[in-house]
Amino acid sequence: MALDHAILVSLLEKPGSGYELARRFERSIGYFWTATHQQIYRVLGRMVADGLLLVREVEQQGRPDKKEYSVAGPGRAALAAWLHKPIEPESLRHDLAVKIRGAAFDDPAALIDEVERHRQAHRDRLAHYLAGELRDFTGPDAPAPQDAGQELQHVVLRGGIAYERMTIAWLDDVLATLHRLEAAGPGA
Amino acid sequence: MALDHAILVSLLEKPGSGYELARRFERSIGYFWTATHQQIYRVLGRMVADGLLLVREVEQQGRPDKKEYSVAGPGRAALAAWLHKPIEPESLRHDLAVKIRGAAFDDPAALIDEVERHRQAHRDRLAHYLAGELRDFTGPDAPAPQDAGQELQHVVLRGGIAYERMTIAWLDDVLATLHRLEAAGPGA
DNA sequence: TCCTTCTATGCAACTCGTTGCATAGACAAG
DNA sequence: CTTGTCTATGCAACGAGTTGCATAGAAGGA
Repeated sequence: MALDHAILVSLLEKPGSGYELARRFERSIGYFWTATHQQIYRVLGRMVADGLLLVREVEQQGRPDKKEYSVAGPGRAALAAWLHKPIEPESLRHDLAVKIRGAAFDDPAALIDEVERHRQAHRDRLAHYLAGELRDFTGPDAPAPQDAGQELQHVVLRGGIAYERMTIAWLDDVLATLHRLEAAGPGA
Repeated sequence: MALDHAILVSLLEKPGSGYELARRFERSIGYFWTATHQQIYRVLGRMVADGLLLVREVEQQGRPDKKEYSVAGPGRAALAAWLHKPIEPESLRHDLAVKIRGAAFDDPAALIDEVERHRQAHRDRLAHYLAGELRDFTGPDAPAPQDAGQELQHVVLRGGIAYERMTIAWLDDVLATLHRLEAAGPGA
């Protein structure tokens, strides 16, 4: 249950509501983990019941009240325990790769539009990451690196950037292959 | 339910038993999709019930009998339908990245061993992929590329190779960052 | 003979994750 | 004053995926 741990990390970086967490999971944390708001609310409830988190009702002006969550002592201990326990290297789940191999039993050229769409999505994500890097780490207005947290956030972001660049290059390779197969003749 | 489609592709490439599929999912198909044997058996049963697959009892010598599955007409149609339907670009689930950000609230240097272990696992996987590429595609004994299926399998494998290379380089970056933080002094 | 390993299949229980739906306060535009 | 959008929270149902357990044939070694 790594979502628990992702929530603990995010709340240690900054306490917030379920709604705010859901938005973070679309952004920075979402570089390497995704979660819907329903899932987040459910897990938050369970973690409070288990004593890992604290809740505080916060009245707001101009918007509905919210519940602000923060990490309790046992939550921090649970995170530390997880950090010291080895985990398995993750394995990929890449639908598009399944499609590419499946295309051998259909029309490979019909996949070109789909692959180009994915390529564009990865280009957009890369641009978004690079803008975030400039804003938070390498740009003129970025805060000077002072604490370990910032260094670590940056190296994770660099991982996201490297992943997107690699994926775009691979999709170019895929497109070249599909075009070659198309030129060689459908049904060859 | 992309496991269904991964199974259809694998069985179109070559019919086989649940056990054989489980082993393929630890190898070639497993480059981009994973599944345990329990999940595979369950899905196979459902797909036969839905008329997507055919089963055939096969008696064997020197080992227990098996059930060989192959793709039925409706299965092929279902795969074609999925191939023509756009899918969402996938998002990552990277536990190690969560740990790296979480290390800011613990001892970053304590993560070094774990990261090195992952790096080694990725080096092993890369070596395995490269050996497979040499054997099946680029080596002197590899069959000449004749059909689209081989080209497509190769481009997917190249994706796996690119992913492992990128990951190893990133983990080197992570290790350098962790060492730098360690040198800067614990608790800085 | 017993133990282990490999092949081969499967059930049951559980947790994780997704989808659809529902509610509600605050504000802005038409 | 209705509609739409953004903030904010949540339930219910379902499907996907994991974990633990169980069985059994065949082979080889201690």
